[in-house]
Formats: sequence, structure tokens, C-alpha cells
Amino acid sequence: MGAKGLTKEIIVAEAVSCIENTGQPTVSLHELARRLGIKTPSLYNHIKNTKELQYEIFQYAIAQFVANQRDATEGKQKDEAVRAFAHAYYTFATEHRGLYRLIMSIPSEEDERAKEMALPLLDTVVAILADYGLSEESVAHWQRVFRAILHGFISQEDLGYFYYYDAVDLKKSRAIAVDCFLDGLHAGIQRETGIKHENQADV
Amino acid sequence: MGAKGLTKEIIVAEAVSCIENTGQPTVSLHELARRLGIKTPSLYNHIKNTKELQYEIFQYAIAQFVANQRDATEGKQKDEAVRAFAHAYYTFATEHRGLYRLIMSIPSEEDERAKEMALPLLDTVVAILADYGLSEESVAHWQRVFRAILHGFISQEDLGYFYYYDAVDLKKSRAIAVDCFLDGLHAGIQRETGIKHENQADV
DNA sequence: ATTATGAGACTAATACTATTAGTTTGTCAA
DNA sequence: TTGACAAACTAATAGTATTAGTCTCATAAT
Repeated sequence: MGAKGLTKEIIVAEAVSCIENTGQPTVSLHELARRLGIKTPSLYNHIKNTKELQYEIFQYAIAQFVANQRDATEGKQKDEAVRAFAHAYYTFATEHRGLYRLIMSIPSEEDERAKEMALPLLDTVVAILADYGLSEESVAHWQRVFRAILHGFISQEDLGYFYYYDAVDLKKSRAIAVDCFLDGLHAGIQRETGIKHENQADV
Repeated sequence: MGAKGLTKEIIVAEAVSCIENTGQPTVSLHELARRLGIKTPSLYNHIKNTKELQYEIFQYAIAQFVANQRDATEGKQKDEAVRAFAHAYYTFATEHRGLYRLIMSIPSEEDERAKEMALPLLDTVVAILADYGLSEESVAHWQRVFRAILHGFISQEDLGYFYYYDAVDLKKSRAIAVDCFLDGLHAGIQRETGIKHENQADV
């Protein structure tokens, strides 16, 4: 046939749209082709394989997520920035469930390419934590802890592993989780520097 | 042919063995049949479908995980129990990667059956937290936070999302994460009861 | 001892997935 | 006008799960 004006970008956009709609991190090539009005194998004129397509969507998702985090924490510092980051993180993960799932299902230890693409995910949180005056090593540790809490919370909630309680209680649990991180961080800083942090909540 | 003495239990055991070996949370029926010396469709004489098989393995994994946690924390209380639990949790997740992944990939909100099977996962941690004298609601919140940290940490590590540092540093990050939880918990208890907890680490 | 029944194996076939090979066609440029 | 490439197509392969229907062996009943 020839030109329908189809490009890799259009395919990726359609895949993203699909993922956003379904909340699933994947789309079958069949479904994707159907939506684009072509037959499945024709997709291979524009993409190498599903893995490559996944990478493209992954990159898009990362960019969105990072931009969202940057915007949410811009101009904020320390505890306020931490809270804003946590809120933005949670909001993105729930409003873009499929994209978040994709981000959290792609990389594995061996996949250097995915790892590299995901590196920007660290920037904002590292900047926020560095602002507390922590050593570089401590920042590395605490960004792990922070991101572990955020992802762990969303993941468990997503999996249905929180049981019993409704949305209101979940909100409170989230607040407690963030407070827990901040309390732990303040205590950690105090141990490291011997100084009680001025921004510590003292309720 | 007739009786080879094959049972559902043998199939599940073989699947578990496979999962333990590969670290993957799934086994294909083809591979499973090959290992058992039968043809794929013959499996359906003993199992309903892959979903059912998954449930069986899921149940086994949960039981192992729970027993492991109980053993590890038996006779321990408060911070010591929390640390022991965290250690056991991490050890199980890394030594039984496939089973842990399975546990963390099965349930979703709609799946009431899986949810119910997973409930025992709460018992040990709830018992430990209840011992701090928290209200029932607080226990519910804090078990979420605790399990979120534990799973978040393992998940991020498993995904390769921790970057930069080697195994030694990871160990330190884990210790910081657990300390962070305890500091946060102590602070939370202090807020709730007005009493500084006697077991609080004061390094 | 013979036979009948049923559990549990088998083969064959269907319906999804991704992917490759090879063919056709439409458009644009020489 | 024509030639060539891009990009569509059809056809086929291979790996998943699953169902239908067949065959056979071991055991239980006559």
C-alpha cells in the first residue's frame, strides 16, 4: 500500500493512550494494530519488536514522571519538598497507573539500557535530600529509603495488600508513612551531625 | 495410559522447585509437563488451569513465608522483634526470589480469594506492633508502613532501581531503612501517647 | 479368571501471543 | 513515464493455554 503517515511516534502515542485507558502496563501488538487500522506485522516496519516499543513507552513514562516531580517540588525545600514529592509521586502513580506499573516492571539487574533511562528518576529526590546537608553517601542511602517507602506503599495498595480499611484510612496511612520517613530522617541527621534539625516537626 | 501416581501435590511441588531454581514467579505448563515426563494437556487431569495452579503455589509460598516470620520473631518483642522480622523478611525474599515475586504478583483488588489466602501475612507483624500498646487503628496504619518499607526496598532492589552502590552499601541502606521505621514509630507513639518509648534507640 | 469401568494418559485442534519471510502496491522523484 | 523505495499486505512459524475426544491400563466386581 504505502504511506499512511504512520510513524514510530504515533505508534508509541497510541500505545500510551491504550495503557492510560486500561491501567495495564502492556498492549498486545494485535490490539495496537487494530486501533491503528493496520495488520499486526505492519508494525514491524516501524518498530523492532515489543521490547523496543516497551523502551519507547518507558522513556516517555519516565519523562512524564520526572517532569511532574520537578514541577511539584519547585521552589520548595526540606520537609516541605519531601511532602510535595511524596504527594506528587502518589498522585502520578494512581492517575497513571499503567505508566507507573510499566516503570516498575521493566528494569532488571542485567538491563543496563533500562537502568540508564531510569536514572533521571533520582535527580529530584537526590536534590531534595542533598539540601539537608547530608553526605553524598547518606543521600544515596536515604533516597533509597524514601523511594522504597513510596513505591512500597503504592505497590502494596495496588496489589490489594492493605486490607480492611477504606480510602480515608489509606490517606491517613500515607500521611503516617511520610511522617515516619521525616522522623527517621531527622533522627538520622541528628545522629550524623549531632544537630537537631530546625525543620523537624515537633507536634 | 493410566496411573503414574501423579497428583496435584506432585505438580505443585515440581512447579515450586522450578520457581525456586529460576527465580521466576511462573512456570509454563509445557516446561512443567516436560519435567514430569508427561504431555502438556495431561496436566489438566489434575489441575483446572494455570490460575488454579498459581493459587496452589501461592498458598504454599504464603505458608512458608509466614512460618519463617513466626520462627524468626518467636520470643522477641518490640524493636528486637521488628528487626528480626525485617531481617527474616529480607532473607526470605532474596533466598526465595521466585516465591516472593509470586506472592507480590498475584493479588489484585478484585481477587477476593487471593486476598483471603494472603491474610496470614499480617498476623506476625500485627502481633509485634500491637505489643507496643498502639490502638487497633494505629496498628493497621503502622503495619502498612512497615510492610511498605520492606517490600518497597526489596522491590526496588530487585528491579535494579538502587544504582551505584554494591552489596555492602545495600546492607547499610537496609539498616537505615529499619532504623528509620523504628524512629518514625517511636515518634508516632510519643505523639499518640505522650510517652517516650523505653525501648527507643538512643544512639 | 474375565470383564467392565474409570482414572489418567494420549493426540488433535483452537485461540491467543510475537515474529519473520516474502509479496504487492502506492507514491514520489528521476 | 517509469523505476525504486517505503510501507502495507498475506502466509507461515513458534510458543503460550486450553478443550475435545480417544485409548489404555489397573483395579474392582462378577
